[in-house]
Amino acid sequence: MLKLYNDLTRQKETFQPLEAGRVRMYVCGMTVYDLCHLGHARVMVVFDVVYRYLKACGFDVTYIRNITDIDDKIINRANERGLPFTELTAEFIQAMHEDADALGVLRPDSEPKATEHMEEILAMIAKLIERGHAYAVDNGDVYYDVRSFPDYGKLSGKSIEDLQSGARVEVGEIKRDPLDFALWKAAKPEEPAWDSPWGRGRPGWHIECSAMSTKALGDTFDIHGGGADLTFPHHENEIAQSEGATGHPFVKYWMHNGFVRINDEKMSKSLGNFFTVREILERYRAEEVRYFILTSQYRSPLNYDTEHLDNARAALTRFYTALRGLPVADAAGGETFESRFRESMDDDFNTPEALAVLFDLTREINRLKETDTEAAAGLGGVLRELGEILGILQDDPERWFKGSITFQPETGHLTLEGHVPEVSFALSDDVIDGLITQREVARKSKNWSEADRIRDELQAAGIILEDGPQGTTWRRG
RNA sequence: GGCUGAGUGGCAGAGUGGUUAUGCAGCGGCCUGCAAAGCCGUGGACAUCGGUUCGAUUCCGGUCUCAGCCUCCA
Repeated sequence: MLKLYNDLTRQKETFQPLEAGRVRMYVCGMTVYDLCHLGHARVMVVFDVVYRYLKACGFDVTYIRNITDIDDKIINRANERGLPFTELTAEFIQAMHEDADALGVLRPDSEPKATEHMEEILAMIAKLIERGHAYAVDNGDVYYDVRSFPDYGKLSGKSIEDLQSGARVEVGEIKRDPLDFALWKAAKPEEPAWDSPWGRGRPGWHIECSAMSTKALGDTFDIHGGGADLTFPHHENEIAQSEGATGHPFVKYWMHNGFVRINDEKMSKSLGNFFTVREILERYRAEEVRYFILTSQYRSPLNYDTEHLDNARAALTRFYTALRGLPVADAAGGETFESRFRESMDDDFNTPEALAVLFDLTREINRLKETDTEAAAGLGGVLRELGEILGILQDDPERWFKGSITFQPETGHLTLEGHVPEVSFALSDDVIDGLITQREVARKSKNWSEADRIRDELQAAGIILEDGPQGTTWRRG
């Protein structure tokens, strides 16, 4: 029985979807004006695991993750680069998909864009005005009247009074209350704009998510997710908008993932202390990044440190080592591991605990490997099956350890697919196999110094040899 | 200042009112020509002060520290 922590009630609750067997979930995605950083990667991976697990539990899941493709930052960035904003967003949408695909993140069922939902956005704003929750001002802006919504603050645990004491009052304020937020912004000359009953303009940030989620999933749906920084004001405002417009409860379960930190400080664009997914993928495999994200529970902070990525590499090496040389077989004989894994995931997606189960399973595989290959292979199947729910361990072990080298004529370089460059580039497979053969000859004649010399030479090039009963295997370390 | 959340062994990170997390690192052993990998064993922890309790790292309260939100942010 799945339990999840609901940010709305601040409690762990037994998950009961609105409609039996069916789950509708919406996650706030990217604003596409720049490359994804690790923080974005975490949202994508965390909710990808939620999506995968809900499906593995047998639910029919509809997963929506929006794309914000019009806002101030996009306009500014497009101006800086002298591009139409649509060209800029197209570029970064593609980059986002490449990053997500690399990280093994399944595509959501739909990725709605703000610019393609103007009709729904305008309709919702009109509805809010009609129901007395919003007002237009002379300059063409439309604002949400926070005072008109008594539940305002229920998600973030703030009261309007608390917020007001800390609110900044802008110069030349035209809002009725400093907390009121824009639903529609009148366009300045030269800015992208859409026609509306209040004049040409563009939507505020919050309204798009209310409009798109409601359109795709209905007035009320099961799960709404996003990064913890969206709790206030973004998600608070979404509730005010959607419930104000429809008169129905908006979302049953709210889930927010914790931040990625660097030196115990939030990683963010504004602080400038971020690493893009691409930068990290130059040094680490995508699966290592994904594993690293799963080593902490999704609500906890995740501290970025190359030591932790190295740790992820060691852990995955352990799993793949167990799988290496095992016949591929269907899952068999791992019922206790499967149920323990499920229990962990049922407990608010406790991936660290689920990974611990995978380690115990791995130990069992290693124990059985030499004595009962068939049983070990069945457990190997279990390991892959459970790994798939987390989006890991789906690679061929040989490929994982050796990578596959290809020569790129245009650059004149060797690239090692799925693996890290640096030392691993030094030798090709043929050369390595040749040296291993030479070493075998030396070993047969008990010429240990020569054998060790070859092993050291390979080690210096990043190749680790392992002598086993079936002969010598190697891997790129 | 207000509102959230957190403080666990060398590092990371779960969990529990009394009993082994797990991974990496360390130590001892097995295996190995030696290694590596693997297996077996092992040391080391629950910020602090009170309270509840037969017993608290786990529940309650105070203190300290940290992070986040209150302004765009995943």
